[in-house]
Amino acid sequence: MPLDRQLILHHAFGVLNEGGLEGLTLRKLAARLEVQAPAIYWHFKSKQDLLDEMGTQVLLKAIEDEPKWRELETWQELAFVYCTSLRRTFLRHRDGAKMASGTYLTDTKMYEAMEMSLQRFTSAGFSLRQAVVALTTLYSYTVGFVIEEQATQIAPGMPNEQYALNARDQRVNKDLYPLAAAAGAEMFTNHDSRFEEGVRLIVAGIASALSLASKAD
Amino acid sequence: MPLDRQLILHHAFGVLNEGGLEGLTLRKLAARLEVQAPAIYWHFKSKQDLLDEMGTQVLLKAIEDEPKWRELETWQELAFVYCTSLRRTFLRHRDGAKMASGTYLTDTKMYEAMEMSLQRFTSAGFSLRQAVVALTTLYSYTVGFVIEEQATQIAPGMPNEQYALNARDQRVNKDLYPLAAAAGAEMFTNHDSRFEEGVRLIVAGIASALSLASKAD
DNA sequence: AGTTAAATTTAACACCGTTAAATAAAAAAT
DNA sequence: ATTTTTTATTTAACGGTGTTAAATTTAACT
Repeated sequence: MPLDRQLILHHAFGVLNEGGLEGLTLRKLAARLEVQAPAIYWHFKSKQDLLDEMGTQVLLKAIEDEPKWRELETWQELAFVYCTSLRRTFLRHRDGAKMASGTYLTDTKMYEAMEMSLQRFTSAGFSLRQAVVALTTLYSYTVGFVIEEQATQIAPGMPNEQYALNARDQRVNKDLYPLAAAAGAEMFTNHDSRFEEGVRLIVAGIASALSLASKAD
Repeated sequence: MPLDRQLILHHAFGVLNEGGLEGLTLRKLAARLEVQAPAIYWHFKSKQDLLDEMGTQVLLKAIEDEPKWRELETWQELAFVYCTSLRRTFLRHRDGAKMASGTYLTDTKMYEAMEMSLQRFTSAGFSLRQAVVALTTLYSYTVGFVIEEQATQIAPGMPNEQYALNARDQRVNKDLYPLAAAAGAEMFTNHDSRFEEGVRLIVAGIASALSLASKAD
């Protein structure tokens, strides 16, 4: 059974989920494939090439795993499904958001999805500029949120030592900074609902931009 | 002239700006300080400790470099200044956003700034929950936006090779994906105005949450 | 001046991404 | 069926990484 790109990628995600982005090394990956490290270089020209492919694959999953994608009626639904699906996909891998952020996209399927989203927004009355701003705002928010979210956990539901200490520090300072202390409790829990409220905030903002434009008519 | 934490941090930013986050190594840093690498370990218990301190310092700068901070009248102004100042500070260092994202905060001054921001929002009529969601949404958006922004450039104004190639690909596909191709041109330029439009979008969304609450009375 | 503590160096460890060259395995061509 | 060629992998090595332990210098205090 020979090695191929897909098999390497599959096990690369395995290594990632075990040791995080920092623990993802070509030697560990090779060991898992029962092969020597340089063998990987026949299929990927560098580690960065591998990481780009992994990032692209994650972003693609976010689209493909959403069967409703094409049947969504409103741009609001599209925006919400886009963000939650993206986040869910990030969370399926350790450091998923950090890995996918700023990766060079290697698959043209992404442009197809982008085209469709832009289509939906422009046909709803937004200019291309507005559509771009709206989508990049949603995307940037999601990436930033999940990066922060995944930095506070080393495995799903398994709290990081340092952040646990952080929470304790806040308890100490609750006389000086009562609101910040209370906010700390909020910020390290309820990720799901907090994220979705943020999305709704942005969606509402986008909507107001649209109604503003219609008023100008 | 002995070594101390502040001096090390200063030169660490120098090394960072020269070679990016990937090029920031303890040996290069030590060489710049005319010292051997293990000497750093007397002042920082690990490289991560150094990185956390650097991240904290960047986030602090974003606050301290804004003299108007305390004189802002409305929460809208606060939100806008918060985001733009944060982004400006990120951009002053290579990979500034990536470095600051998910770092463990080591300075309690951050809580003071947070307390003040939360105070401003709650006294404007928001619940603590709403204030937390509003501020984390603004923060996550800014971090996500600048990470993406800095991934496309290796130095201010100096385009990355890979992303230049990416732009060329999009030109090729403009028959299939006309909107996405046109969006590509938009996305790799006008970062300043695009970012600020995103902020205004979110601010508008936050405002709508407030007016919604007042209607419920 | 002698002792203690602080700060730095030397030497080494285990690991990293990557390259070049030798080698094995598979496919194609004769 | 054998040779030739292409594909795929291994071995060996290079220069670099964060980090630790021990020896050593520098500074501070008694």
